[in-house]
Amino acid sequence: MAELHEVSDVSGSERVYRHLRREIIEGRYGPGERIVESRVASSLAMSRTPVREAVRRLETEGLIISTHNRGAQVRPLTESDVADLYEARARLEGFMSELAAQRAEPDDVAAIHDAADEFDRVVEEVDHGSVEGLRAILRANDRFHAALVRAGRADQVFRILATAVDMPLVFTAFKLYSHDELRRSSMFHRLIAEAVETRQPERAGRLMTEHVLQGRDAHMRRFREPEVEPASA
Amino acid sequence: MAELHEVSDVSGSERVYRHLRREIIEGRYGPGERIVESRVASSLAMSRTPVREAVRRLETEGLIISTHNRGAQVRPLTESDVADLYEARARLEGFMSELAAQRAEPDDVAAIHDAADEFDRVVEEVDHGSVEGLRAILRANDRFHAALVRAGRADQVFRILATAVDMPLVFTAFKLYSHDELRRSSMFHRLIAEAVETRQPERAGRLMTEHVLQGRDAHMRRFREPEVEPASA
DNA sequence: GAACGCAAAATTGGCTCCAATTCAGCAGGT
DNA sequence: ACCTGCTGAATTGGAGCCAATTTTGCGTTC
Repeated sequence: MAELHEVSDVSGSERVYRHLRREIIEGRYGPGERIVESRVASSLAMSRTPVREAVRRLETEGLIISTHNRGAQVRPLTESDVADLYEARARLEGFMSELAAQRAEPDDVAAIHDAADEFDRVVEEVDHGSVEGLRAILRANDRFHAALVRAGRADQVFRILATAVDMPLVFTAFKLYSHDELRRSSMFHRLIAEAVETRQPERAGRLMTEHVLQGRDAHMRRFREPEVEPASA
Repeated sequence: MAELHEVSDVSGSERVYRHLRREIIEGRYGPGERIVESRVASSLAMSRTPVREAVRRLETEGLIISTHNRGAQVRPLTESDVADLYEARARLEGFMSELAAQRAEPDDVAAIHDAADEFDRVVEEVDHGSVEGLRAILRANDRFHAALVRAGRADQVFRILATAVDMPLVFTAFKLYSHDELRRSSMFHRLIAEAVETRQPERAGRLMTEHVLQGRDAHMRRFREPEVEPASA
């Protein structure tokens, strides 16, 4: 019998992978910082084998760079690396949106609208200045993009896109977003959903491209001003 | 698209990785075929450890798919998977060409022209009906694209692109190209090089996009007409 | 005769040990 | 004082072993 949800995939290697990835993305491993297999292994009470698999995986995903006999370290990204990555993502995700507008079934359209609604709800209800709040927002955002991808029926392209999405986050070290930026994102989500529903691929693609580039600008802006002001809420 | 550097990295895991990838891309492992670690290990006279690392790596690159406790198999791709992948590649590589046209230094331009010349030479001189000939052509083609990428100064995007390039090859099972198609490719290379040299990003991008889509069409055409083999075991 | 269930074989996931390589600190020579 | 070379510690890459899970084949039952 096939499980519908892969929730039970708690293999050791998978656990280490998720742990390390989160640690890196949320900035607890700084860029360039070395990752010692034995330390990670003992900190999670496992042997080195699953750790090595996770490290290799992160390496081919690009989050980590490792040299022969010399270990692994968090890949340091330059500002222009990140900007380029965002633009690549914009093109890929624009393409995905075109596909979605061409191929979406009624169920898909409903799922996309649901996800857009959910994102909006989360943005309004959650404290986006806290780490847990930010996590919830990112989750809702992922859900929207996942719904779109599913509608586009292009899983292979999505796999590629995933690494383009994750990598810049290393650089961000889990920065926060302003309420305005989030509401703008929500608006774009709605417009994209609308374009998909009315089967206008070109517009869906253009909106998504613009949405991602807005994200890039916000991201780079935040990078230039190291200070964060969660004064509200 | 392989990495051209790292010549001295002959670690066992790397050897297995290259071996397996070639076996898959050249079709000696059929789509969906199971990959048994112990068999690969003994066939290369090594332990399972490096084999496992290679398998994991190929898995995250998307060439193979593996399920918990149930092993790995060559990822089966549908015709539409391949078409989508090509289109994604077209957008990404179009972007790369734009970057190249914006950022290329004189050395880069020279390298791109050299690679285009070399490709042309190989296409004319080599027997493109043989497996070795095809390998030589693919190598020259890689060289052109690598030169372009280097000029664009966007290594991270290139890393992503690589998986979009390799994956469809699994499906091809190492098909052959007609002389006409190859000469058309060569022409596009030259036009792209020209656009880069004269700093016309938009045209460079458009040409590259078209070039890749031509490749897609040739690829899909070949897929539909089951090919005649060049009489070799 | 087909479906079910059980047991043996095959295979994977993980652990531990070992050799090879790199890194760090210290001593000695200039 | 500074550079060089050496030795010991830390770390990685690989091998072999074992437990857990899946697969396969056969016999039993309805």
